[in-house]
Parts: sequence; structure tokens; C-alpha cells
Amino acid sequence: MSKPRARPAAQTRSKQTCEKLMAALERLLREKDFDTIGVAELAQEAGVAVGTVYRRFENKQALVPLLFDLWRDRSREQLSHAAITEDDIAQSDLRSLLRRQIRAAHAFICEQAHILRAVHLQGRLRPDLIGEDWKDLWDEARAGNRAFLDLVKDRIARDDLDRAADTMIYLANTALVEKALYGKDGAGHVMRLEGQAFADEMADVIYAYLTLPEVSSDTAAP
Amino acid sequence: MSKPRARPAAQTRSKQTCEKLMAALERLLREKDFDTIGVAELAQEAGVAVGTVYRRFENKQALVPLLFDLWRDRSREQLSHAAITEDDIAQSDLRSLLRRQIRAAHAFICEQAHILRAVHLQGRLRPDLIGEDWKDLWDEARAGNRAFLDLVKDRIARDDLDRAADTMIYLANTALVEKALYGKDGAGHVMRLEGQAFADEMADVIYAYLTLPEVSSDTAAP
Amino acid sequence: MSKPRARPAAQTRSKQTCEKLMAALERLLREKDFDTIGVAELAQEAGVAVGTVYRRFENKQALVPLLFDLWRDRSREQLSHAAITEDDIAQSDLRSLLRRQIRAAHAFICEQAHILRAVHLQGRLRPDLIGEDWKDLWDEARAGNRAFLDLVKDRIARDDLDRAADTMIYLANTALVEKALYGKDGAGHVMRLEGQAFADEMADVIYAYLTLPEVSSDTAAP
Amino acid sequence: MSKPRARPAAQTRSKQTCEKLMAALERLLREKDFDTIGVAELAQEAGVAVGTVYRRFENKQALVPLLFDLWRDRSREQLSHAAITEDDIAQSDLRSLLRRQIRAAHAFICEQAHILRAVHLQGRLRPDLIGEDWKDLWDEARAGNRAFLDLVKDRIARDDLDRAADTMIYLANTALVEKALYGKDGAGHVMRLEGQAFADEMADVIYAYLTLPEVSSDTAAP
DNA sequence: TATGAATGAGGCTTCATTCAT
DNA sequence: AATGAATGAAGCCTCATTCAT
Repeated sequence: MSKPRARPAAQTRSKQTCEKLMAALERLLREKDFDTIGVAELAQEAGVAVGTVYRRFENKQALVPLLFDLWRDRSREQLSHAAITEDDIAQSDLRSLLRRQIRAAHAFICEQAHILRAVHLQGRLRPDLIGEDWKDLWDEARAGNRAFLDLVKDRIARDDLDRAADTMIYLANTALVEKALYGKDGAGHVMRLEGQAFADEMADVIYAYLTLPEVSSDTAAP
Repeated sequence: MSKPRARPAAQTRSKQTCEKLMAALERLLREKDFDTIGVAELAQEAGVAVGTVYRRFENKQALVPLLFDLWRDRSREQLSHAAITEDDIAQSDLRSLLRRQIRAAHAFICEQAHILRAVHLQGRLRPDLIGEDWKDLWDEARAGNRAFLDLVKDRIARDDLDRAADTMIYLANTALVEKALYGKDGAGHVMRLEGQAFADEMADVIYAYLTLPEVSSDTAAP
Repeated sequence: MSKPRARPAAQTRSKQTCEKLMAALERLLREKDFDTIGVAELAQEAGVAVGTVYRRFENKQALVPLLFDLWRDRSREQLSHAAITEDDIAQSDLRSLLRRQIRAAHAFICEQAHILRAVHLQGRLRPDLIGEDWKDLWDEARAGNRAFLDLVKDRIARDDLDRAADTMIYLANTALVEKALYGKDGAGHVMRLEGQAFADEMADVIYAYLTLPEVSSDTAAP
Repeated sequence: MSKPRARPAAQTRSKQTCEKLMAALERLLREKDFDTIGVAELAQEAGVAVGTVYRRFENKQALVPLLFDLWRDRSREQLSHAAITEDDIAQSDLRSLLRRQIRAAHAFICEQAHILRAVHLQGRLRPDLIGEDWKDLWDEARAGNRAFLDLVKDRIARDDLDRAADTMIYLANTALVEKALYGKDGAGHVMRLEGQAFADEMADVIYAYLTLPEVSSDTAAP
């Protein structure tokens, strides 16, 4: 049950097969859940034989890490496009900056929802399949966010910027993802704001948090 | 494919069997995912025969709505225990009130994580099984929260209390649930605060949001 | 696997139960096949408990002989009503007599098709359940028919009346039953005549047969 | 609930498997009823795995149409062998011609009884599985018979040859099939003639019918 | 005696994986 | 290397029958 890896695909044809399979998988994920996609179905969609899938992947589960890689790559690409420049920081107020970022993140998640949904669900159903990779990506995101906070640290009220970075990332992810992936089927039902208005609301939540003065955490009674 | 219902269980023995099955299911859910629990396995854990499961439930899926009912009942019970009195409101500041509530909610979710995890996942995998019931519960929670906001409306900066209630419920749910259900396997990894400190942080997020003055939503550039 | 019998039903209540069950069975047989009627379904239709069925009948199969008895009783009753009197014989020609009889038989079979269908099918699926009883009824029918032929023997061309009686009964049964029980789903499809016209055609077949002079059976080449 | 079809079997191995399965099914049908043959049993008899059955057939019911095809193919083959030539017609009298044909049909039905029994029963239990195919075959048989009657029309007394063809086919089928399939377990019990003598008797019935002058159908009293 | 909940063997079907071609 | 037929364990569900109340 150790984490299955994709087999090496040194050869050209192999790489093509691998790509065909991932493309087919992505296409199918727009319509149905990973668990309900059969290997035969995937092979057919990719235009290869079942056996060919198993020449490339140890088993069906081995596709999950590759899906994660797909997500990570796109994720990084989007981050690089959406990067905040020093100019931005100089010219915009924090609230606007956050809105811009959260809107972009929200749009990106919505576009890639089919991938993220699979990664999300499989990551929870079989944590061993993605495991460390997730953590690395989270740490990366945290670091980027921490750097951003440093640039705007004089506009925020938090003392502990590390902690603020954690909370901000955590909020952005959980809150945006829930509605983007499951829409009104889950907690998204209560949140009546949609699209950009929703993203802005979440940005405001983060803005509010960042600008709230800290309090010693034992203020409240147990 | 319409929502399967549990069969009525008027008799004493039937009710006992039904309870044995739900108890067994709950026990198993602490160890594994709903989808990986076989009917035979459930029957054995409950100490009954396979056929007995099917006398009570139309099929395996029919257990899901009952799980939801379980969650709802416990949820309501916890809400009634945790209800804020007028005294509380008079004596405590808003931040403390929120912390108390969020701590209680967090503790409750952690205790019941095995149930909620199943309901959560199944609700996303097969929305038709729970569907409207979820929505009712959400609306209930929203209404309760809205009433609470009314009691403290002079301490918060939001103009639109309905929207504030929505956002607050949404945040509390997505943020608390993610970490409680999946711990470090998901986005919870970035959030290094644990237990009560985590709950307090989330309470502060909500506090910050509630006390942040509203802004016309077109302030930010598109 | 020996032929199961109904348990004796000495008591009044028992007899009532038995009757309720048979009536329910008959009602259900108008809608579906014996094999697809479950014991629970039967019990419910009869308004008794499943266990009660098993107090009266050793098992489900034990209903089949009773169904046969039902058929036999009604069959005898119809035969007694439709009996040909000496007057009839004196006043009608053979062709008309046969038509009258076959029409009556046809009408009767159509009315009782639900019973006969079950008896027919079950008798073929599990010959041991009805076995000898069938034979007795056939012999009875043959004897009656033989007596009839005796009364009209001067109008028919057959030498061997026994054999003629056999053939006549056999024809009447197979030909009428097929269409009455299965309509257009079976061989009935080719026979485009319906209702009385169909019955008359079959009567004519028999009439033709009875009036055809015999030929030594080795006329034809092997 | 639409008619299940066998999957296409282009490859050599597939065709072999398919043949192994049909052969095994035919073997089993000599011993027991279609409904009592389990898929596992069939697979074992064919020397393949259970899953292999389902690669070829959508489900167990999909075997029924194939059984019908088997019957039809053999049926057609027998018809082509038994075809009456013009020479036959010129040289033999009608009674002999009919005997020859009915004997052949009877022998054929007896040989193939195991197939026909299954097709017959399943066709009645689940008419949708065979449905139109039956009708086509019947119509084919009717047309052939009609052509035959045309060739001998000057030797028969019937005016309406279409109707005569219908009745002849209907009689031949119902009467021959009953005894061939169920022997003494059904109506066959009354018919004490066996084998060729039985076939000849049925041929005579048809001969008698064909040579009987028609009568307006309202001769008989209601 | 009646009840109906419980039983569990057995049937059908799926699908990830293997392997002969 | 690719193919896709074959495999068979494992899952779901049914229903005739039993038995405690």
C-alpha cells in the first residue's frame, strides 16, 4: 500500500501515451468523479488499450499523484502570473490588493475545479497518495504569502506575521475552495453571494483579519 | 435514483436492530470511509445478518440520510446547550462571546468528526442523497445566527446583517470543518495553530469581519 | 424434493386462512407470474403474516398442487354445465355440436387463464409437483370425450374411437390453450383469427379430423 | 428493460469464448431449466471465468436472444433441407406430402427440444427478450407454408388460402411442440401415440382440415 | 396460533488487474 | 511494446424459510 509511482517514461511514445492518458483523465473528470471512472473507460477515452495503462502506471491509484502534479504546475503558473509587483503595492491600498488577488485565485480555482476536486477528494480518501507533495505546495504558498505580508507589514495590525500568513492562506483556501468545488451542494448553500461578489467578501474577511489588532489568546474564558 | 429512505421500524425489536446498525456504522466510520464499509462488514459489526440490514434499509445508500439525521440531531442538541443567554450578551464583549461559541462548535465538530466526515463526503459524492435536508439545516443555522447578530447589532459594523450572518456561518463552517475532519491531510497543514488556539483564531477572524466597516463593493479595480 | 403437500387444516380459522391465501394468490396471478410472487407479497395480499403461510403450507411449492386443485374443480364444474344432452345430439349436426363445445371451452380457458397459466408453467418447470393429478384429470377428460364420441359414432369416419378421443382432446387442449394463455407472444401470433372465430376454426379442425376416413399408417414413405 | 444484446465479438478468441459459452449453455439446457442455471455454473461448464461471460453478454438475459438465434438458424437450415420440390408435389399425394413434412418437423423439434424449450419458456416469461424476432420467424414460416399451399391448391378444399396457411402453421406448432417439449408431463399424456405415429396423426389432422370444405362461420348457434 | 423480524445461502454483476497473443 | 480478452475476488441484494415473542 505504499505510494504508487508512475513508471518512468523515457521513450517518446511512452510520454505521448502518458500525456494522452492525463488529457483523457482531465476530460473525464469534468463529468464524473475519479472513483467512478473505470480504467477501461479511461483507456478508451485516451484511445489506448487497457494494458497500455498498466505499462505506464502501476495501478489506478498511481494516477492521483500525477493529477496532483498537474494541479501544482498550473497552480505555480497562476501564482507567477498573478504576482504582486512593488508598483502594485505602492499604488494600491491593501484592501484592493487583497481583492485583486482573491478574485484571481477564485477565478483560477473555478477554472480548475475538476482537477482540484479530484485531488481534494482523493487526498482525503487516501492521504498516503499525495501526502508530502501537498505539504510542499502548502509551504510554498505560505512562504509566498509571508513575503507579501512583509511588503505590506506596515499596513496590518498583526504582530505575528507568520501566524497571520498561515491563517490567511488557510482561510483563502478553505473558504474559496468549498464554494468553487461543490457550489450549492455543501456549505456553499448558506453563502448567497456569487462570483466576484463572493470573492470580494472573502477578501474583506482577510482584510479585516489582517487589520485587527492582536489580543492575548487567554482573554476568553475556557 | 431517487433518495432511498429507511423503512419504518415500528416494533421494538426493529428499533433495536436499527440502533444496533447505526451504532455499528458509527463505530466503523471511526476507522474507515463509508464507501469502503461493506454491507456484510456492517452486519457483522452489528451482530446481525446481512438480510436484516435490508429489512431496515432499502439499500446501502439509504444509510446516508440516517447518518445525516444523526448529525442533525446532535447538532441541534449542541446548539441548544450552547445557546447564548441575554445575560451572556450583557456581560461579555463580542470577541469573548464569539470565542466561546466557536470553541464549543469546534469541540463538537471534533467529537463528531467521524459522522460529519461521512455526511460531508457522501453529500458531495451523491448530492441527491441528502440534498434538501442539508439546506434546511443550513437555513436553520443561518436563522439562529441572524438572531444572534440582532442581539449584538450595536457592536458590529456591518450594515447588512443578513449578509453578515451568511458569511459568518459560511466561514465558521468551512474553516472549522476542514481542520476538524481532515487535520493535517488537507489545507489544515498550513494552519499550525491547534485546538483551542485554532478555534480562537477563527473566532477572531469572524470578529474582525463583523467589526469591519462595510465598503461599496466596487471599490476595487476589476 | 418429494411432492410437498398442504398441511391439514382441520380448524375453522385455518381453513379461512387457506382460503384467503388462495384467493390472494389468484388475484396476484392475474398480474404476475407465480415465480415472481414472493411469499411476503402473498401474505400481505392475503392479510396474514408470513409465518402463517408456513403454518398452512410446507413451503411455497406446496401452493402449486392447490392451484391445480382449483383448476380441476372449476374445470369439472364447467364440464358439468357444458354437458351435451341427448337432445342436443339429436337436434344438432356434429359440426355445430363441436363448435358449441369448443366455444365454451375456449371461453372458459380465457376466463381462467391466470390459473391455467400458472398450473401449466409450473407443471412443466417442476413436473413432480402436479404429476399424477394432471394425469387423472386428463384421463377423466378423455373418458368424457370418449363417451361423447360414442354417442355420435355414426357421424364420424374414424374406426378407432379411443384414438380419436385422444387426438381430439389433445388438439383441443394444445391449440386452445396456447392462444388463450399467451396470446400474440407465442405461436398465437400466426393465428390471426380471434375470439369466437378462432374457436370455430379449431372446432372445424376437429370436425375435419373426425370425419376423415382412416388410412393405414404406413402409407407414407419413411 | 429494453432487450439486452450480446456484445460484438470481433476477435478470434472472443468468438471462441462465445461459442464455448453457447455450447455449454446448450449442454446445460439438456439437464435443467434456463432459470436454474447460474452464471457461475455456466462459466464453469464453459471452462471460463465468470467475468468472461459478462465481457460477451450484457447480462444473463442477453443469452436468451442468442438462444433464439440458435433456434432460428437451425430452424431455417432444417427448412431448407426439408424443402418440397416440384417433383415431390407431382409424384406424391397431399396426405403423403404432409406426413413427410410433419415427420421431419417432428424429428427436428425432438432433437432440438432443449433449445426450443428454453426459448419457448423464456419467450413467455419475458416476451420483451425475443419479441419481434419470434414474429419475424413466424411470418417467414407462414409465407413458406402459404407458398406450399399455392402449389397444391387444387387438391385442397379451403377457399381462403391465407387463413388455411395460418391455421396449418398454428396447428403444426402447438400440437407438435407440446409433446416434443414436455412429453407426458403436459397435455402429451392424453396422446398415447408416440414418435412417427404421433406425427402422422397430426399430419392427418392437417390433411383433414385442408380438405374440409369451408362453411360460413355463423352456421353454429351462439 | 399468529406474527413479522431475522436469517443466510446464493444469485447477479463489477472492475482492477493480469497475461497470452 | 501494445493489445484487449480473460480473470476472479468482492460487493450488493433477494427471498424462501425459521423462530422468538
